Amino acid sequence: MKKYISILKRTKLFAGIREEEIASMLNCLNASVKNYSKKEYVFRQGEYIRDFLLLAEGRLMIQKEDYWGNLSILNEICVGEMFGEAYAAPDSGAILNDVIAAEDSTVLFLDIEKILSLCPSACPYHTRLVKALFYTISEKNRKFVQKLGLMSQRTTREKLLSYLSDEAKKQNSSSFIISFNRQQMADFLSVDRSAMSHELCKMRDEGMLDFHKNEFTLFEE
Amino acid sequence: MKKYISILKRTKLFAGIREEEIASMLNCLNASVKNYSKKEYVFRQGEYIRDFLLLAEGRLMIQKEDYWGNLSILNEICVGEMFGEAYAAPDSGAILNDVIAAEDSTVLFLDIEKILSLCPSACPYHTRLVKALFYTISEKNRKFVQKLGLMSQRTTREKLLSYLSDEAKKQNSSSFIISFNRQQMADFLSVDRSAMSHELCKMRDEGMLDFHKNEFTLFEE
DNA sequence: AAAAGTCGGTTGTATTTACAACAGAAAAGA
DNA sequence: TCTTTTCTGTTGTAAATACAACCGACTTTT
Repeated sequence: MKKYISILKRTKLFAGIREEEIASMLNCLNASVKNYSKKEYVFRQGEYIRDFLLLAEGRLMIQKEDYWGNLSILNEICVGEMFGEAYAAPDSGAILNDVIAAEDSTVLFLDIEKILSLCPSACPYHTRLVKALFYTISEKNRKFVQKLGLMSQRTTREKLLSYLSDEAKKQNSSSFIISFNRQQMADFLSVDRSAMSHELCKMRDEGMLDFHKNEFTLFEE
Repeated sequence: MKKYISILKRTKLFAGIREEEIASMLNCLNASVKNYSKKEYVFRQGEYIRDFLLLAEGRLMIQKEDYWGNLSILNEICVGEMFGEAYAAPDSGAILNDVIAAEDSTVLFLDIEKILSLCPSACPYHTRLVKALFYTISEKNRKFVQKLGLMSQRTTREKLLSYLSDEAKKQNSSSFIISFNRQQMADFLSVDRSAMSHELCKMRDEGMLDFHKNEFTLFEE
């Protein structure tokens, strides 16, 4: 467990908390570790979450597959990010999506019940943790709104432009690398891969952007 | 202000708190009231939120209009629901959407700073309030995930089926009334109104559902 | 090194959607 | 009541998208 503390120190949840404190908090939250290999499921749609998770290594996808096999990627979870904190509330029901490892991953499980209710005095950092949790879930909330803005774009081109300019902004450069391959990117934007590929090339021909493999560059108009 | 306390008592945020306590909390949170007439803006995209709001009367729409005049409705806020709680976090940036009154509305503004930081001892219910706020934002989070699931449907028909069956589930009946008109419904689902109208009629002709004005009935297959 | 599998681009066709325009019904306003 | 506006369904056409299928480049596996 100790090897993960240096990673945890850099997460938003445990930011500014000393290593010894983190160790005692992990204990208090019943932390356990589990490894997943690529393509393995962490949660499945319809399951009830008892723990929330914090990603120590690798990458996860929040995704959904419908009756007809259409895949949609809702979100990706990168190192240091969490999932399942929205299920701390009572009566929060089953989860609506699958959580699957996009790469070999190491996941910390923390007891979701304890984080809000236990030891308000025993853990001096507990209040701080709750606040950090609140901020994290707020941030995720705002990101969902942003993704909803993306998804409400009508055309493939508009979705691409929204997505790519969001990525450029996030990585603070007009040249950036994305972690999706084309199929995943299409699933993330909820469009057809070939149509998206077509549109990307058209935009390149029009001089709006350039790309090689997963590296994209956006040009000013 | 007093006339709204009976409404507040029924909100999730103040559930189970005595009226006198609510009054003192409102005071502590710098509550103020404002009225909006139909179509009036409450917030505009790009503004920074200093207060979060709680709707006492009427109905609000969270929406977005792009360069080309395309309107998208992200969410509706009904009586007793809140908006802006995700902006309690520092560095949460400007809001991404417009908030507009769909009907004549009465809005309570509460100080967003104080809710997390002030008077942990002075207000005995403060902890409870923070917890309720956390649950609310969690619930909203889960609703966003649901809406993202809706928006990731590829066809108008799939979106309609998702939306209508969600509504049926929410209202706990295969017959239900929606608050959107056709144009708003189309904006909510991010589809073309006439195409949606066309698809609705086709589904009715196929015997999947029936509707008169805003009342819909879904049939078993 | 050979074989198998993945990935990204391309093409053609059938289907779906967007857009504009219109008309009757209903609702709102004078 | 009469007028005006809003709402909903309908139609036709142009445009965009989905789907399937194929190929060459590249990776991974054996």
